[in-house]
Amino acid sequence: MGLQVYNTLTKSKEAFIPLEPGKIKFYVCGVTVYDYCHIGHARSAIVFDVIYRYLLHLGYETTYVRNFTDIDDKILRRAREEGADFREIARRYIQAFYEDMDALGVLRPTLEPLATENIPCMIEIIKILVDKGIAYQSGTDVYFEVEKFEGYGKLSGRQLEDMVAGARVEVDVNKKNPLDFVLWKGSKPDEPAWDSPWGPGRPGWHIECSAMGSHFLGSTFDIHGGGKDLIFPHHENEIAQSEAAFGVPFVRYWLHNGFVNINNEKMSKSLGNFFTIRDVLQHINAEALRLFVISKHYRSPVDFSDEAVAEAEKGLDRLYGTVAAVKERTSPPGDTPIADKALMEQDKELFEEAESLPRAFNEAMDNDFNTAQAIGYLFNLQRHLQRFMDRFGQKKLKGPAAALAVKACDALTGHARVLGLLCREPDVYMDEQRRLKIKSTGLTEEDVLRSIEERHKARLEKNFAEADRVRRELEAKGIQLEDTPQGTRWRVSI
RNA sequence: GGCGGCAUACCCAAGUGGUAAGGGAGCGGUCUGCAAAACCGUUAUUCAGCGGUUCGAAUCCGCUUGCCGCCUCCA
Repeated sequence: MGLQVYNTLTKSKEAFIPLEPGKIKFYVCGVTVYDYCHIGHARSAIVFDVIYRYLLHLGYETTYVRNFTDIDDKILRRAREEGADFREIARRYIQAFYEDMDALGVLRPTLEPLATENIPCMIEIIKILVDKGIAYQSGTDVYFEVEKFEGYGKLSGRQLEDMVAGARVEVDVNKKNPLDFVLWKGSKPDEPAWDSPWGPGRPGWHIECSAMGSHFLGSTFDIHGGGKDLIFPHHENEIAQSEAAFGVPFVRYWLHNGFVNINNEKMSKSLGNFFTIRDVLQHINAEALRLFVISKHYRSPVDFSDEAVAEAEKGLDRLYGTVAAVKERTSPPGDTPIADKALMEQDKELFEEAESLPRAFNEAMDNDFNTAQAIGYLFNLQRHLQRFMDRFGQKKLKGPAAALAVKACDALTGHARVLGLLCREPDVYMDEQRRLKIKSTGLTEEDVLRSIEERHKARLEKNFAEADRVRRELEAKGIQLEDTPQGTRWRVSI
């Protein structure tokens, strides 16, 4: 069947066929760097990160561009408030953005251009539009005249007349039509400015993506992504500018992710109901957040709460637990490969489950990136694998049994990683979890280890009453002990 | 006012015409000195409601109800 994607432009699922076989040109709208990113930005970043990873997994040579809007009214306002240079504000929040993205395990795109470094391309496009008579200068600004572009409204599915009739369009004396949008904005004396044929100024917001997209990916490219809220007016305007200027289709497939909600309402700056990524990661594991985000289809809204993420986290613990069990109880595979037949004789069902995962996984992902279904398959394999391991009690696995467990585990982690999950060693993950959560118990790692040692001594003396007292004492504080052949482990259970 | 989306078990969530994936929680069991984890079993004759199309519908069509989003900066 091949990859099918839902295209906002056609409002239907379509077979994905890249312009150039084997290669994909992929653009996602980045952030305006004037503040810390919130969970909504995290969702968008994670969703497109998974899409990027999957395209790479399919073997496409993918050029992924994500811009930074580093000149904009909000940045200037922030700079004014702080008495800082706008470049300083941008630099600070770009830095913060990278910290957040790295924490979330989001891969770096191929290119991350800055708006301020690509102003000549923007001026070029505006010039073309002015020369064609599609853009006009009014005062110190240059506007795009929406009525000169026939297809205006095709992405967002609205008619010009309907929008003009809408009550919320601001009237501006400089504009011929209230929906005309600014391409070039003349600067006030104290504002940063770039020279242009229309006088000193700065670019409008929409023009930067048109310019950087076409500059780095070509005048037509394959995929353009962003949040649903960018459909109108941002992406609608991008299409208008680019297609009016270049006379070719701008983007073949438009992908838009749904919002993050809080109590069933959109998370947004204006509503004030947002959480920043860095705040949330103080008490939530980044990988659990990722699993939470991608356990729902990317186009649907998702309701964020600590409880909901905690549920995802339990599942993630289980996946890592099985990976840990396989690592501990199998030796690295020997040089002599073991025949499939011998593996199958160990556990036909597990063997088949591991063998069929690649196909099932790809089928799910090919269906407009159905991560929820793909994750379902991962859990199925985990359960079969753990069941197989449990058959051996606490013993180490040898020969074909070990080989089968390793095979299944490799299939599990290999596919999880396409989703950006199970990317770390299980003990690193579990250690991270302990460190993250112990803060809420009021104890330190040393406290816990001391108690465990105490209990260990009691157990050696068969003083189980004392051992259980220590266990209950720790449990009351949220520390759960687990006795294993390798010793006593602990984790924070609240 | 215009445009669009959603409604599946206690909660989250796949499913897009062939007889309800998966996760969390609960209950029962196995294992364990006791636990925990894990595993096994169990929890929707039914998919907001009402009609229709069909041999067959959660899936298609119509209507009704409820919730949400966009039309303004916004992932």
